[in-house]
Amino acid sequence: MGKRASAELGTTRADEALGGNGRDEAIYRNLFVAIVENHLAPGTKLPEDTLAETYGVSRTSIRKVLQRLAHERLVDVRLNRGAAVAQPSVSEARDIFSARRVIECGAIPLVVAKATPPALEALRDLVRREHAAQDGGDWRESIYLSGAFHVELMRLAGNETLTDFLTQLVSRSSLVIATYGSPQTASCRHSEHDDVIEIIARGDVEGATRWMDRHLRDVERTVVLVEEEPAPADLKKILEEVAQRRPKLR
Amino acid sequence: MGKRASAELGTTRADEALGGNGRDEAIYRNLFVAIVENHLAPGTKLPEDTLAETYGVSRTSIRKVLQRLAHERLVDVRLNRGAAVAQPSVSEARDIFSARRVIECGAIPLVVAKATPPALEALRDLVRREHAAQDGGDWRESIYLSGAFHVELMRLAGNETLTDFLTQLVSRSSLVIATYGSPQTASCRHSEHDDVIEIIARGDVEGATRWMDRHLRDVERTVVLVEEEPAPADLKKILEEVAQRRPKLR
DNA sequence: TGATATAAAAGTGTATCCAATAGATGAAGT
DNA sequence: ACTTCATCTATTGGATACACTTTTATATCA
Repeated sequence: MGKRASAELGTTRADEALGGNGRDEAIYRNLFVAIVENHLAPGTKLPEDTLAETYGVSRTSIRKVLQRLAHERLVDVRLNRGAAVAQPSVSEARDIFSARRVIECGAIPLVVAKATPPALEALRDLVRREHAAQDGGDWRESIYLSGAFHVELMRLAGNETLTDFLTQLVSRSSLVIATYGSPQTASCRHSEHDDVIEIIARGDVEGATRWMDRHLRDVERTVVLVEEEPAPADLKKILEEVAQRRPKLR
Repeated sequence: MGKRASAELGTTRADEALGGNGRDEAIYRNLFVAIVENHLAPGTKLPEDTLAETYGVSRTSIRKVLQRLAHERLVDVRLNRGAAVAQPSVSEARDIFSARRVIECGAIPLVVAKATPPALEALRDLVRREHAAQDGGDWRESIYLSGAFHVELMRLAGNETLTDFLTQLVSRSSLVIATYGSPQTASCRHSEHDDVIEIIARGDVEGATRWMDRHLRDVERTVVLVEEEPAPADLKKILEEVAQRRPKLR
């Protein structure tokens, strides 16, 4: 596992407001990383007993963690059916990227206004690590750092609330990529992160905004958002219609 | 209580993903409204036992609801100290309004693109109800509907994720207003909601964006965001410093 | 009287227990 | 062989019990 002390994707301000103790936090973090790095595929069931045994705690604690992940939309919890790694629908996926465009582009003026040379240097370092992971073929680390870059860039705006929102959107993006895209396509393309740092460094708000919009559309394009499959209820209806047109087989 | 079936502030998509049953949902909703409408002042303690008795359920259910409210930043939960209605700090308050400007202005193009005549008519109706509440002196209902207007406007964009984010921001805004502003100032001013509907109706993206930015700055200005009081630790230090300058009294 | 230490009370954190539900398995009937 | 119904099992939802922490109240001493 690579060091990532300076870019903890998913550690939001809510951690404090939520009053979680250290143990819950560790469990949460472990699950969070497992989901975001796609060790757990979308749809994977997360039975409370199993997790409780795994972490050596009671189901009570597990349920709290699952509730939190559910609220962040990383897991789906259905009544009396337990939790599973979320499978974003196509429209949800579109919403996520659309929301990212609104928020990340909209925050660019704030980022440019508050960016300092040392902060930008930290970002360059992050991109270096991203490239290293890419070159080393560690696509999990690569995708993680790619997301962390966006979050850290947003953090420059100095707005905790927006940073928290984006953290959620970025982690959900990982789920979208896991569901609808092949991992390598997603991580290869955008080694363009260097560019935006320099655009920001020279204070070009317009340019940075355009860059971000284009970049996010590119990322979205790397996943295949095919139309949603028809609801299973329709299946029966369709078969009945077909049966009516061809009353007897042959 | 006025009818508000067509504008349920705070009913987000997460309600389903969270797998809440009807009873929890009712408890959540009751607390949510109590906080947002300022029946419960910021800082009010929310003991689990009391709530459990109030709603006739066990602490287990109450805890789940409080966790959810904590995640939405409407209550603060501190380890071993229980939950209390959140008291947004000044910097938090600024973040909230800044985030609203980014999101609400950024979504205007989407809103304008998707706004249909019947949808706009529903918004006009909402504004009528807002005015009625204002004229009737029901400032709670008025402030509620004012928030609902922003959420319903956003809903036109057809992006569940953005709508959920804004729902949270709007309800937190109510807390900010409760903490730093006087209720009547906040509700009086913006009867301007009519204007933006017409701007949107004629497809003026630029104008609507400018309107929204100005409007949100106006709202923010109705609350007095004085600088945060120094941490209590500093108090001691300050007194010591003073004592050193004036070794003896008189 | 005021401060500090101690003890009681109140309230939260976690584990465990029981009830309720969904999904699976199997039997019976068509 | 396929459907339908009933039962059985695995898993979740909710309540209770107990341990631990914080806060309040009381008592002791300077």
